[in-house]
Amino acid sequence: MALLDLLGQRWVLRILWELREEALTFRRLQEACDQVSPSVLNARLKALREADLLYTGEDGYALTRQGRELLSNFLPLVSWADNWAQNLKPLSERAGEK
Amino acid sequence: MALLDLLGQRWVLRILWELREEALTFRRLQEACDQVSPSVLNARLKALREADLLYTGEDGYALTRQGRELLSNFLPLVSWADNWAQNLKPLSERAGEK
DNA sequence: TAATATGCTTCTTTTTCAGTAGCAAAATAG
DNA sequence: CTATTTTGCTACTGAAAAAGAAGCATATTA
Repeated sequence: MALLDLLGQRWVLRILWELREEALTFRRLQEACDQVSPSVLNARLKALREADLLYTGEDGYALTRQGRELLSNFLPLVSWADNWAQNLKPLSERAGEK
Repeated sequence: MALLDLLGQRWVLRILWELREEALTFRRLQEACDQVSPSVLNARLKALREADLLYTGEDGYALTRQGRELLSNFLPLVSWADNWAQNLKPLSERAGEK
């Protein structure tokens, strides 16, 4: 439940996602997240650091072992989401039609 | 990415989670989610309905097949989260000590 | 030494959420 | 059939959070 609350915060999932492959500096992470405002980004980074999901390393922010473990649970979702998005699109397109 | 944005909204994960086992009426769902305000709940339900993750059935709101599929990806996280929370607690407790 | 990049803080405006009240329709009770 | 309750939901107000822009201090590069 604590996990749900954490992950439910805006940008949290996205931040973890953007770090899935490589460490990113504050500003690069900001770019990756659609230019999220620095105040919010910093707040999230703090929370995620305290949750031991990421840390500040040499080349920026990177996932901890726990962060990587958590994210690995989302990887199966990637292919699922592709399918989901495709099946979904017709629905929203249909909505705007005659 | 669209999925991340959807799931990153407040209460969305929680709502899906609360429906993991049984359908719930609007008001029961509201109770389950710490009395989330009805306006927000309704907004989220609408989004989730459009995303074809839940639908309005006989006995309230229930997950669609896709919703169930999505959630099944989170189930492994439950046991992981237990561990995570336990390893985490000492850290935050330590923070308040001498 | 000057210029640039970095991590962040501060401030103001805009958006979102919480919290409460209550309505219309359906189900239940008397 | 009427009265009461329950249900899904809307509307409104105040509070909290996020967006957006500016800029500062430190570290690195040129």
